Amino acid sequence: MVAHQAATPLHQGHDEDSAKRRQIVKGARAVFLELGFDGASMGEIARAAGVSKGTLYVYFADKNSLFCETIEQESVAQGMLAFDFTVARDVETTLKAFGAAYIQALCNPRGASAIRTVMAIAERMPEIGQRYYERVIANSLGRFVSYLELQVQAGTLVIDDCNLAAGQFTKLCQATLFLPFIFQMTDSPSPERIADVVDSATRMFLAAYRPSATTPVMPD
Amino acid sequence: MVAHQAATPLHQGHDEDSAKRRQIVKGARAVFLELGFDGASMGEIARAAGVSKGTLYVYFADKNSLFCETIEQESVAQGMLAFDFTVARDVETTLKAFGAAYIQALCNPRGASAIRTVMAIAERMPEIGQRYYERVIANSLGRFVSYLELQVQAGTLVIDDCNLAAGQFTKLCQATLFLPFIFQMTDSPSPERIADVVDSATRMFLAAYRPSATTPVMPD
Amino acid sequence: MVAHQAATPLHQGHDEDSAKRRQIVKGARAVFLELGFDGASMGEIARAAGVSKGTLYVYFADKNSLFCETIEQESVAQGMLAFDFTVARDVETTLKAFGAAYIQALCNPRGASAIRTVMAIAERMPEIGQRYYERVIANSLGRFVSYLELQVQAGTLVIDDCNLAAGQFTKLCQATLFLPFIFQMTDSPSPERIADVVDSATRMFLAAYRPSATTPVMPD
Amino acid sequence: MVAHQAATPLHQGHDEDSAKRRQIVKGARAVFLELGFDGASMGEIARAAGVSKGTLYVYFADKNSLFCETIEQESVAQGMLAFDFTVARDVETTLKAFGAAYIQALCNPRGASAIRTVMAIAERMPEIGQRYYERVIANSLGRFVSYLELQVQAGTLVIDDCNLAAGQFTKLCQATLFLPFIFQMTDSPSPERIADVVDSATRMFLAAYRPSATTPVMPD
DNA sequence: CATGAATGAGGATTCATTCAT
DNA sequence: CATGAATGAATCCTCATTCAT
Repeated sequence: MVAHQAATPLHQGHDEDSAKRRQIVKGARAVFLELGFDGASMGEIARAAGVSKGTLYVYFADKNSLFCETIEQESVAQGMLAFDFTVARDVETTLKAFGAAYIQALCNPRGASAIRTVMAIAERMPEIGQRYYERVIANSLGRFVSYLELQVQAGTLVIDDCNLAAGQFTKLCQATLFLPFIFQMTDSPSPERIADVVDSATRMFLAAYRPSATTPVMPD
Repeated sequence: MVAHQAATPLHQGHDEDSAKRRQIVKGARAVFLELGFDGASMGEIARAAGVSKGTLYVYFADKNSLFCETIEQESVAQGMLAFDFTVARDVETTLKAFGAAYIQALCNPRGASAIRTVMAIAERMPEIGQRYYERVIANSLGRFVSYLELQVQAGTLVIDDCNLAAGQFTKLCQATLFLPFIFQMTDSPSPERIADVVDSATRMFLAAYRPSATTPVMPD
Repeated sequence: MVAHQAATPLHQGHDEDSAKRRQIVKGARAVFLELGFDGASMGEIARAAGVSKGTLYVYFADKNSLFCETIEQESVAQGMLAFDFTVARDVETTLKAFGAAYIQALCNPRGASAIRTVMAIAERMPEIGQRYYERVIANSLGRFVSYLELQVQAGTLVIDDCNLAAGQFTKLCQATLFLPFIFQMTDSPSPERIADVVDSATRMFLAAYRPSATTPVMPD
Repeated sequence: MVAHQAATPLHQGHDEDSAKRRQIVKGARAVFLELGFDGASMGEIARAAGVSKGTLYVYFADKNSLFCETIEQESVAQGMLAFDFTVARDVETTLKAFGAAYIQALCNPRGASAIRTVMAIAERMPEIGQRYYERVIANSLGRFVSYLELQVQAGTLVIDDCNLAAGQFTKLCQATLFLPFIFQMTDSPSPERIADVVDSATRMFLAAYRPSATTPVMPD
């Protein structure tokens, strides 16, 4: 669409990745995550970013575009915060560390804001929901899935459907923690509480997927 | 039109549960769940309900009140609270039935809309989030907790923390189903897919909490 | 216009002076005087009068009519509160008593409300302003004028223009009292303060209009 | 249109005294004084001012603020505060000139509208009434009081309470003029009528407060 | 490019008035 | 006659967007 304005290499400035642009997105992120898409006003964003309202429209076509880009970058930033599965440790320790890191990322104000904001807009703007899922959730989950597959190959775990197993573990870690938090019943859970829940999740997970005398997950 | 609904007491007004009030809530539900709290306008709601804008304010103090009532009625209507644990069956069957019902309520467009909408507004209006959590989530989960406690007393299950166990089971049932759905990656999961995931969840749950030769949840 | 609906003497009820009508006007007075014409709502008036909103329109064509009638009756009521000049006393005492009564009627919340309310609407509804002036102000002033004329005839006072003199005395009595009060700078002035100001006014008035060695009002 | 007003500093914005701001106040004055605070709508004001509704809110926080500023500028503009007491003349001439100027400012349509409008709103919004009294009435009266005090020091007048005396004089000048006018009984009084009333007021005032053989204000 | 003043459509809410019961 | 539910026009105010400088 906007492609190939070709002959003007000079002053392309706002096309991709100028400092101003990053500055705007940074301000927008703060405001969008705090107030949601509808609650955020372009004026507030301009103030937060330290630019004029007009400048917003130099870099972004409209509020929607700015929101999309903001969420994208937030996604990337969150995706970055990925757990390092490569460090060799026993499975139980790895699961516990991953689970705790995962919950800590999920149940803090910033993570919650992003999820809330995207989830809210997903009905009206499905592509945004999809992009966020792919970049953040599928991404971080995917790396966990790979880890599980590696363990299966190594014979450390016995798993039929690693995607399902990965989902089960992360969900187990959320038990009693995520919903009360996201619905504003409590502040972020304490590290101790997280450790307890993750321990229990790990036990259940290993009870189900660790090769033992009898594999109770495949009954009969 | 609405004349002579026979047994209706005269002039019960807009106090609690008139036909008009239900009509308004019905219209509001459609609009709120489609567009979210901010996206929905009172004008749109009035049109959807087939009443004038002014009438909205005869029955509800403001947009907030209408939203709260709508969301609560939606939850009740959805049967999230309605699963019948009292019918005597073996634990495994009950868990599977409950899990399937739970996921079906959660992962259909109506359920997703309600959750999305409330979650979205919870940041700016925590009371709404809290109220929803208490009345809908805690309530439905509470009945499951009671069921588990009964089983523990009966010796059918061995559970240390029934709240945690209840959260674990419902979360397990969501694995691979809820997030892709809520972020608009897929349509509602098929009954077969739900059954598979719930089966796996039930197996893990029972492996952890069913009294057996060795109780694997209490390791070492 | 509405005259001669002739043949229906029965149930004419609201035509002139039923109890309901008085009840409505009473409620309306309270609300109009407290909130002004625009600030008063028909709903509030209905509540204050203890009738339904619909009933208001049985007795009065619209808000304007109700307001007019309310002000009329208030005028009458205030006009009633007329000072009794007939009791024979010396002029000085009479002036002081009248002055004090006048200021007390003017500088209390009810009097101020009426004046404010009528004054405010006089621009948009001049007839109301005129009617109020005639019934309340001219009325009470007129009786004072007559008193002065009597004194002139009796030789007690020497006044060229009794209308002017009457206005001068009542205005003198207001000095430093009325404006701060009507602009909400102070509560009603104390009887002592009123007495002081009225005393001074009386002195100035008599100095100007009492026959003495030289009549200073007619100089040169 | 408004371009190049030459010496205007760039970007002075809407902070204090821009042309747009004056334009808005001008339109607001017309509408407020004609219709009163409640009767005036922001839409009407925008139209009268030749700007958009939104622009109103760029320069003023809300209807209240716009009203306050309008009323204050109106008072100032009207020259109520502007009478020059410093020009040396004899007391009698000064009083007559001041009295006439005062009544002319008070009893013309603009002055009446301002007073009516503020008085009307003073009941519901006392701060507005108070602010108007302080800035306009007390201010203009205060300069008269100072003048009187100067005369007392000079021995030209003998006055115990100069505040009271100032109020008395201005009130005397209003006799038979202000009330009929403000209640829409008559148009603005003619200069001749004003002169007559002010002459009489001046005579009464000087009879009471000019040092003479006998000071008639301190009777018997 | 950057600005911020200006816009006008749209939102929530109120209220005088009507009308079926 | 009395009611009060229903109406819809009108109000104040917000905000995404544009444009002259």
